[in-house]
Amino acid sequence: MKLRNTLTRTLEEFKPLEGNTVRMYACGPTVYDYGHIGNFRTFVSVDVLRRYLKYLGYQVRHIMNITDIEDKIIRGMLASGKSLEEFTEFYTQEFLKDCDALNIQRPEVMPYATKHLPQMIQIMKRLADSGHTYESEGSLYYSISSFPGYGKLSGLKLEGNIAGARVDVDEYDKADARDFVLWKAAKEEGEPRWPSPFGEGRPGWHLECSAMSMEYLGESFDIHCGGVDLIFPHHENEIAQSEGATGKPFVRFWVHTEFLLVEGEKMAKSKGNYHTVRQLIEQGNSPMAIRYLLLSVPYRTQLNFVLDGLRGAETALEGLRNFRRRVADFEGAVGSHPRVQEIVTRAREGFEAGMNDDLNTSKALAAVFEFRRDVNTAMDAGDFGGDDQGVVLELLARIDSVLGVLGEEQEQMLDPEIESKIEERNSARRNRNFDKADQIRKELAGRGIILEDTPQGTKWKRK
RNA sequence: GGCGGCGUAGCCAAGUGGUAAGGCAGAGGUCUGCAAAACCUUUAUCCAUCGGUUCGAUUCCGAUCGCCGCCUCCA
Repeated sequence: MKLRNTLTRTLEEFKPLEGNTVRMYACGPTVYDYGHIGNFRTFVSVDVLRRYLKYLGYQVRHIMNITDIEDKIIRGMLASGKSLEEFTEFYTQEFLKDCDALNIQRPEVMPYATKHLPQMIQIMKRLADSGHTYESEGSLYYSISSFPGYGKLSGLKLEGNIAGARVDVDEYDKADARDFVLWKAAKEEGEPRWPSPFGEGRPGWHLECSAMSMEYLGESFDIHCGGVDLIFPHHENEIAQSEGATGKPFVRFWVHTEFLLVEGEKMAKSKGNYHTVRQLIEQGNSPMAIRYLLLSVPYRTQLNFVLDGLRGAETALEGLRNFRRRVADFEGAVGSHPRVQEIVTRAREGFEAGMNDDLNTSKALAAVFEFRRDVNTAMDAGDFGGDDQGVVLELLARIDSVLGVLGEEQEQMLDPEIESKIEERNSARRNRNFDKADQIRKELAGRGIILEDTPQGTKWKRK
């Protein structure tokens, strides 16, 4: 598989550093509010990467942190009157509910920042010992001029024109406008605080991710994911901290998900185009359609989220589920047809070629839809046998182990009342009493039961 | 001001130096008592605009217009 690497700005063949295990880290949520679809575009894309690595046969050790201490959290906590833990735990659980709804697999470890103070202090000590830090008014800062590689990820140069634009940088007591805080001194009453060799305070945001990623993945690991907006300064600072402390390369592949637009515009609460996952679900959209839409565009390009597209996604998914059902319901002679074997091979290769190309999900999905069309055509032509059924279903399941959009096959529930209605209708049909038959069908439709007359008899499903 | 990305049919979009994947929507057809499902056909002489390079450009280069992002918290 090839992945585009933000660090090198090129497409590179991916192989794990050690053995068969991929060690990856993704920046998780800051838990002070419900997540919006922009957040979840990133989380879904990370999930697709994770699932595809597993599809390829790798073991995946995936860490996603929960940032549960940060300025916005403190503000929210104080406003809510809850304790820090009560406040953050609420939004953490809500976040996990949204993840479940979108069929996002749980990472192997989801560490909380506030549970990793010792690891953060350890990094600060190492940085202080090696001359990367300075103190000012009780806070500890990282001096970016002490790290020659600073800017290698974002491409921003130290002598950029940022400093001039910020005249009042002095109020931060930084030696350089882009120096960043490792440890913030506690100032106001009621602020959460922890003891440290640098005084009472709390960790800076960037430090959390360096500490937790290295705690669970080692000082050098394979992949680090996040949204493009985290490239600078967050990820740039993580590199400076981690490599400054260890002297080793921190991350091999940086994988960044592009932004999501809504109706062609940046999503913003003030624009009224701000959508949380739960809102969209409450408005009647299925979580799977949301997931499908979010992953249908390659993660490296901006995605224009359009509400009409959500309905289209719903229809597209229903089509794929109908296809699965049709194949699953096949009853015919055993045997396999070369034509189907070719179709299956071509579909698998097409899907993998798309995914191997930096997770080009658009290309991969095109292969899936061609798969559906070709199998349907073969079935219509009678070129399909009982042995083909399993092969087709197996590939479909394997593909969906990556996409995660089809869901479980709904068992045809036996409902005596519906069965008797169907029998009543079929009896009417045999007597060519179509008015009555249509009336029964209409009645069931009103209750959300869709009837389909097939050569194998009448089938029904819930809308 | 500095840096970067994008502009492909009604909508979402892939893609390539040799003549445009896929999905949704639309149209016609096969099947059906009618539907549904499924399948087939069809919908961009053209890829923002204008120049240039080339035998040939949507694809490379330049300019223009428009949109988006980073440079400050942010997926």
